[in-house]
Amino acid sequence: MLRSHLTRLLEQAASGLQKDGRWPEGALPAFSVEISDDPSHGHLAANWPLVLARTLKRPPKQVAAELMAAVQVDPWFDHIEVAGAGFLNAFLAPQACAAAIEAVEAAGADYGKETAGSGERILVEFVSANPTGPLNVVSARAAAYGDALASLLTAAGHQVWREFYVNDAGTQVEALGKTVYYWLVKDQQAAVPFPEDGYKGDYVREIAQAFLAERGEQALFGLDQGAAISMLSQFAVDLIGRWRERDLLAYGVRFDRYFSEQQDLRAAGRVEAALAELERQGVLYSQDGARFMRTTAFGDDKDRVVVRKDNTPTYFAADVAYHWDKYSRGFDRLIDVLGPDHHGYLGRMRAAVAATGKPAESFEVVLVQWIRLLRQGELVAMSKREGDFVPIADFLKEVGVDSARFTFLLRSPDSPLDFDLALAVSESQENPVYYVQYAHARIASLLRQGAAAGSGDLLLLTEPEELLLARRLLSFPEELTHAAAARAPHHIAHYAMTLAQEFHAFYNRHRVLGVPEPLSLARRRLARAVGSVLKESLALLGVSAPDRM
RNA sequence: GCGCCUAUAGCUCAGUGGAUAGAGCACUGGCCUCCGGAGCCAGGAGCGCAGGUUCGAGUCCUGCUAGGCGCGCCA
Repeated sequence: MLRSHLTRLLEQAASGLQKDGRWPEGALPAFSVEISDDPSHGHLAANWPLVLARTLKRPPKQVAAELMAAVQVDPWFDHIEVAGAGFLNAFLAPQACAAAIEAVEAAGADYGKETAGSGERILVEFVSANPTGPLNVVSARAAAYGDALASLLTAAGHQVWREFYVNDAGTQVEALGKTVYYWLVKDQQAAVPFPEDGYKGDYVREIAQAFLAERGEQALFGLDQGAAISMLSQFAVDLIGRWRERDLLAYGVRFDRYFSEQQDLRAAGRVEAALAELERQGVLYSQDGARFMRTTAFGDDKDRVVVRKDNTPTYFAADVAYHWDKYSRGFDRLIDVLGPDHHGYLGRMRAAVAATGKPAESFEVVLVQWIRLLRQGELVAMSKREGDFVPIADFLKEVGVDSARFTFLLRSPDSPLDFDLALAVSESQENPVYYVQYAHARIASLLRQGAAAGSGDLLLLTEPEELLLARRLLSFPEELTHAAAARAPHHIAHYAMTLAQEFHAFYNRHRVLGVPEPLSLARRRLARAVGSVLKESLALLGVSAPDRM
C-alpha cells in the first residue's frame, strides 16, 4: 500500500519519459522500495536510479534527476530527493498520516487483509507428534508457528485448514500399550518384565490407573496378552489424544481435524488403495521379499520400502496415502510443518506427491528447528521414551501462553533456539511481549479518558513521530502479504515490536490529552489506529491484547 | 562419507542485493508537580575464516571451520 504507492508514482514518471522518447521503450528492470532506518534518508528509499543506470547507460545521479523531473506531485509525499549514490528518498506529508488513520478506521480488524476466498485452499499440517505421551514443550514451538502461519495465510485471503496427523498405528503405539500392560499386571502373578522399548514416564502409570478407573480390571479378563495390549494401546492413544487437545486449546490452538492413521487411513482402506494405485503406475518392485517404490525416479536418493517382508505397510506407505487423501479433499496446497529430524524424509514425500501428478510446488515443507531447553544453563534432556521431558502444560504454567507464543514467534523457524526455563520465568516480566501489550494497554487507557466529540483535524498531525507512525501503519498490509508469502510469522512479531516502540516514542514526546481539541482528537484517532493494528498483529500470533495490565 | 539447518553485540535473536548492520535482556548516565516509569532519551560493544560474482554482499556462489539434525523393512 505504501511502498507500492511510491513504486507506481515512479513507474508513471518513467512511462512518461518513455512516451516522450527520452527513455528507450520496453520493460525496465525491477527495483526495491525500502523503509529507511535513517531519518535523514526520508521515510522511504527507492534504488531505481542505481538499477536503471546500467540499462540507460547513464550515471545513476543523472537518471535520478531525469526521473525526478518527470515525477508528478503526490499528496502523500512532501518531497522526494536524490541522495547518496543515486537513491530516491521520499518524505511523507501529513496527508499520508490522515490516509493511514482513515484506512485503519475504515477496515477495523480486517485492515490489510485480503478478502476471504480470493486465494488457495491450503491444508497446514502441524505438531503431528506420535501419540505416545503428553505434548512435549518442543511441540509448543511448532504449534505456535503452525497456528500463526495458518492465521497469516487466512489473512492473506486463503482458505486454510489446520490438521493434526495422529500416528496411532505402528510399533511405538504398541510399545506404549505394552508399558501400560506392564503397570497393570506388575503386582500380579502374570507380571511381565518392563518392555525393552517401553516408555519410562510417570504418565504411563497414570494411564494404567485411568484404565482401571474407567474400564475396571475385568475389562482384561479372558483376553490373551496380545489382545490386552492391543486394547490398552487404543485406550492409551485415546486418553493421550484428549490430554493433547486440552493442552492445545489452553495454548490457543484449535485444529479443524485430528486425522487418525489407524481409523481414517488403515481401517478405511486408504493405504491399500494408495498401494494399488502405485502398482497400477508400475513404480513398485520386489526385492529381498519386500515391496519397494522407485522414488529415485522422482528425485529421491534411494528407493523406499512400502510393504515390509512381513507384508505390513510402512509408515511411508501410510503417509503417501495420507497426502493423497489431502489432495483428494480438494486442497490446492499442502504445507507440512515438521521437526528437523524429518528432513531426510522430504525426498520420498516429494516423490509421493510427484506420483500423484500434482505440481511439485503445491507441496511445501517447513522444518521448524528444535528448541534446546536449558535450565540454568544445563541442557534438559528431551526424550519421551526416557520419560525425561517438560510437558507443554507445565511449561505454560511457568511461562504463560502469551509470553511463550511471542517468544517462539519472534524467531525464524530456521533458527535453532536456546530457551532457558529459569531465565524465562525470572524474566517473564521482561518478555518483549509485554512491551507490545503495554503499548496497547496504554492506548486503551488514553481512550478511556476524555470522551471524543468530533473528529478533529488529521492534517494537524505533522510531527516527525506522527509521520513515522503513519508510515508504519501504511506499511502493515505489505508486511502482512510479505510475511504470509515468506511463511514467516516472525515478521509480524517484529512489526508489532517496532510499531509499539514508535508509539512509545511518540507518546513520550507529545501529549494526546490536554492539547487544543482539534489536535487532541486527531491524536486520539492516531492512537486508536495504532492500538487497532497492534491488536490485529497480536491476534495473528495468537497473543492477547489486554486493555489493562 | 553424504544431505539439511545454523554461525551477527556479554546473552537470546532480527535483518525482502543497498547508504553509518538493528531489537530485547544485561551494563552505564539522564528524563514526568501533567495522558500508565511494564515507558522515553543517550552510551559502549558485533556479521566464524578465505576466495568469488556485483556499481554495491550480513544477504548470492565456492571452499574451509564449528554446532544441531538426519541418512532404518522405526515413526
